[in-house]
Amino acid sequence: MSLAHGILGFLNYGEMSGYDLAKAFDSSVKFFWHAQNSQIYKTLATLEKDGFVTHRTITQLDRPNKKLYSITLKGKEELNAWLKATDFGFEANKNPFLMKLFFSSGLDVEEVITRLNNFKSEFETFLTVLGGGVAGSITEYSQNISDCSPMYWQMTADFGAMYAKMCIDWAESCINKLQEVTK
Amino acid sequence: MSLAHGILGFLNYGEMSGYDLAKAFDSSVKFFWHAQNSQIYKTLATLEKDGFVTHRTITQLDRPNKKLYSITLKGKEELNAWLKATDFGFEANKNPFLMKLFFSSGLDVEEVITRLNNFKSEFETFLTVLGGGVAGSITEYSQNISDCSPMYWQMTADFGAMYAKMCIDWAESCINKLQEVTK
DNA sequence: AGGCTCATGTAACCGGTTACATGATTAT
DNA sequence: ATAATCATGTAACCGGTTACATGAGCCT
Repeated sequence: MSLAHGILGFLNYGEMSGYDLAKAFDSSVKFFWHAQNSQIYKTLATLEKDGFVTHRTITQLDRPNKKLYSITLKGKEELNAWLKATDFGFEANKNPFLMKLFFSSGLDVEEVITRLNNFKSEFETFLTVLGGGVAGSITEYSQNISDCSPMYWQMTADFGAMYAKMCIDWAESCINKLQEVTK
Repeated sequence: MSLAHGILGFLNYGEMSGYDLAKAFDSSVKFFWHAQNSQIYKTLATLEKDGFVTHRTITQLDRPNKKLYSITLKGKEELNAWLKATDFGFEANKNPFLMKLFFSSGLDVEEVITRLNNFKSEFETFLTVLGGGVAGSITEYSQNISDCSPMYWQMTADFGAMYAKMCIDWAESCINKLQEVTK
């Protein structure tokens, strides 16, 4: 249960609907924790069943009704236990791109170079997105926050930027090596 | 099906048992694609059912009997199709450490610093493992290989090293920021 | 007219994890 | 003695993905 903790983390800032949560995930943690809306609704249901959240229904005239979820005391305890628990940074990394590269000897070198170029430009795009959308979200949400949350948000964004730059550098060095092979 | 493709990739080098595959995963791709032996055996069964691999049983006197799996023509086609298919580098990243950091405003700053230090030293350990075990595996396996596979293996190892260094740098910069806050 | 935003979900599936189970041989 | 190596799996579970389903209001 890890999306569950993310949801508790967001609800700890205040009431939110499933739709709000989907947007929040999308505009902030998406790049290190993507969540489908279907999964969010499902997880909210189990969180409620387990007593970590409750909801009240808001009837709206011009829009569909919505359910605003809030975190319970039990939920806050769970969130805190999770935050305090030690865990490992280097766990369970699955990188399909590296997996494929590892076995790429059967491909033409040109094909691998193309793949690496695509990889590189993906991260270049990501860097511009991060500089725009995510940075914007952080300043936007920061206005309603009195604690040091924005600092931690910024750290995760910094991680994203450093990771992207590292990937770009790595892809370039790989491309250079492969171009020497073809000579 | 992604472990399946990794298994096909390994079997493309030659016959292997489930046990061999588990060792191969462990000594090479583990850091970007961890695989449990239970999952390997299960996946081998479905791969065989689908006609991508076959096996022959080797009866051994001093050791348990074993099943040596080999890739079929259909399996090679599948492997090749997978290798040629375009995919995305920045997909489906789940980073529990960043997730927790994102919501860490409820923790004492000292606790977060400790967490970051743990994170950092994990990657320092990883760097030494990579310099030892993985580098050793690459040179070891390279002897039986005539194509350019070892170059690609090295590229994935390089990625691991660059990633680890990036993580260490990032963690240090975070720790510095947090130490200024406590002053 | 067409697409986006708001808003909620269900159903089937699947890849992967955790825990369990067995047992001989070999090296320290 | 004890632990590691070799060797194979099963069963239950669970988190997450894909695809599907609905529908009003608003903006261009």
